[in-house]
Amino acid sequence: MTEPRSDFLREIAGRGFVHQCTDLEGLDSLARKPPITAYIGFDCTADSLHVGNLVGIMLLRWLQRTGHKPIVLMGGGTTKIGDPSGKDDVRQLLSEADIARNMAGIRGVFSQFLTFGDGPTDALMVDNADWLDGLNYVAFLRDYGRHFSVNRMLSFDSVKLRLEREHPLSFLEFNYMVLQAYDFVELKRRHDCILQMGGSDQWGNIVNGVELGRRVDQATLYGLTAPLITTSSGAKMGKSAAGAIWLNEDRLPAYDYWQFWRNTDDADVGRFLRLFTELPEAEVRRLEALRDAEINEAKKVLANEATALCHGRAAAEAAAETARRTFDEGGRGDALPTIEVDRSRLTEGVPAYELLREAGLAASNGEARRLIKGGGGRINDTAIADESRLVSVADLDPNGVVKLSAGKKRHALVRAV
RNA sequence: GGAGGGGUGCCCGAGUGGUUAAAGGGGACGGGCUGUAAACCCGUUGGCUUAGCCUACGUUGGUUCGAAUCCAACCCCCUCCA
Repeated sequence: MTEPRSDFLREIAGRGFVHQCTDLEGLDSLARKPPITAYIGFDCTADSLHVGNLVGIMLLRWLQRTGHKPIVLMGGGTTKIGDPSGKDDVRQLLSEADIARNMAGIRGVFSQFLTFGDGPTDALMVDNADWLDGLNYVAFLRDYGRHFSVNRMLSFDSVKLRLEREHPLSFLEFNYMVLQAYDFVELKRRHDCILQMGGSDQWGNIVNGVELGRRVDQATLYGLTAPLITTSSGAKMGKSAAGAIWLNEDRLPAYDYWQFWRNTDDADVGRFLRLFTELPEAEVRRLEALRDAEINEAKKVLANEATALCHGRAAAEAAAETARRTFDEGGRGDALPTIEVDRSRLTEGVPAYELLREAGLAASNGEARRLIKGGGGRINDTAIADESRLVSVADLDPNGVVKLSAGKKRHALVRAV
């Protein structure tokens, strides 16, 4: 199709959020008028979301910003089943308590990105356990199960890949797409929600929902997926030194979140600015055109904007300032991860490898020792020469702080108390 | 229930009695080069109180001076059959 005419689609299409859509023109004309309601489902498999979920969150944010109503669907019910999409192994079953805890952890980030309330374009949060938990098996099979063709289900990637690779797929998981399809129908009935969005791995699940809606309610529903975001080097995005890039501050400090974006590949800067910030196109163009060392400025803008969206402007500025002092001046900044250690231990002297481990810079003492042996361990920016080097009060600065580093990028402060 | 195949370190995957903490690859981490990038080169990659000890090849026992490798039982997965 040509240029979308609705604000919503024009914006997200221009920014690279659109991969597939069941009916782009139809959706476009709907989105030109009164608020439409759309949803994205989120699994409760961890107590925080991560950057992999950010595309969906930004989609909901743009939806709201362009005058429509977002619904955040918490998968309290479907998480009990486990989505086989994109996974080779049976997911471990989570207990209800785990799911409840995870859901509580996930809730918070949405208020950072969306405005909730009762107004026509205020965001809504619902939990599919509300309608899935009470389903009657036989009644459900008769009313909805008959609309699903197993022949067809076997052809969906989530199932097909498992079978082809001879990985196990239980009947439990096989049902996931049925329940997700039903979610869509339920949300249409309850909230007149007519659009489901998601990652490209959700295409099959989404299409099932659209079709189920048509079959049981003669409803016209729409589906839209975003591309799978990979880095230009091909890796699925979201992994880094410390592991997954979590959105919750207690899982990943804002400083590390900022660093993640700061370390974006050159080739990804423009794409990420469009997806993960709200900077206007002209500004993105200017930034992505920077070359060589100058593109670092663009990466700082990306880090600032992305961090501000997730953790607030103040946290973003603090992270930027700490990064400036740490990297540009070779000093230290307050936002570095900090651990506290009893002054008495330092009086006796604590092995450097032990402190590196305690500070989270190494997973075990052995790893810390290897780090030192390899020349990557530093105390106050001086390489540790001796593997059994002790850290003592003599290493403390006037404020009672010593800086530890693992390589050039990972730093932590140890404060004597 | 029957027949066959399979379960190895973060992942993939070699290894069929000792020199195997386990080839090779990927990933990750560190060093070099740089721009806190990519690519490339080098190193490391089970734990610990680290010239030593401990734990490890689905689980539990057994054979053996010695087992990831042989035997038995069990658990789990895949394929085909009933």
